[in-house]
Amino acid sequence: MKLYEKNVPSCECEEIHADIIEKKREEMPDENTLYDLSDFFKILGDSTRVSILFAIDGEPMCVCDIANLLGMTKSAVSHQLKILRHSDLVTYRKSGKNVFYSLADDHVRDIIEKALQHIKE
Amino acid sequence: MKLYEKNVPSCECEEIHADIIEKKREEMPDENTLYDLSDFFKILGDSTRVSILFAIDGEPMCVCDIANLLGMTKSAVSHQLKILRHSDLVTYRKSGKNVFYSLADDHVRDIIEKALQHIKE
DNA sequence: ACAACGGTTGAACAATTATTCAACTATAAG
DNA sequence: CTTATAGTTGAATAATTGTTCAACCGTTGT
Repeated sequence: MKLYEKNVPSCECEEIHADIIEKKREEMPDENTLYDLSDFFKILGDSTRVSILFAIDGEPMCVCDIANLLGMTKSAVSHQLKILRHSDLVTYRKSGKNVFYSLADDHVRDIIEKALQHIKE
Repeated sequence: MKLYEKNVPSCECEEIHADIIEKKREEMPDENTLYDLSDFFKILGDSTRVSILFAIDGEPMCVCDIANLLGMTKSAVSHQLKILRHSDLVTYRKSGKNVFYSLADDHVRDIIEKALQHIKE
């Protein structure tokens, strides 16, 4: 998908405010930033993944315990952990047969906290 | 989908750390909060919607102008605006044949700002 | 009243994606 | 070495969802 390019796709109506459009076009973040941003939110846009992040907040947890806590199979949890790993939202530490996951970052906690505030209104 | 219920779905392995699971279960936000939270992020997890939010930041824009700016049909934009309206992220003002949309909230701007910081690293 | 344009809407289609299932790897214990 | 358990993975399935298309509504101007 191509975003806000000049002289392309276009809606069927006339440009009513060409000056505003031009001004906005200059102010918009570049295309890649918008994709990165929405991709980041997409990761948090799944209740399983958000639940996992809350679960491993504070004390690390192994896959099996997370699965038990959330009432899911370890396979399903592992798939989601893989996504969280690849977006650098979690880290892990191997210990014997177990793999303990923890939050990678305090930023994420902050963002989720702000979103929680926003929701409770 | 049911989240972290007791004695339900379950992974196939034994509870290795029953005490930790129990402690975490008490600390977890309630189920509905988790759904609300991930639903909120789901809204922001689409590049079209994020682009629209940036577009109408500062100065309100009508549907047609947004469509032109983003290189999309007004139908596609209108569909996304409907979603943003129902999540109370935007408000609108009718003016003749035009409908001008603007950000409903400063919270959203903050959250997006924080996420932008997180990404640029 | 009628035509024109901005905007909305519902159905259809295509693409994305979360979970299940089965097979597999790796570590630990007997 | 063999067995059992924790975790990962790929393919398949089902569900969700963004865009297109066509029809429609509401306001404006003639």
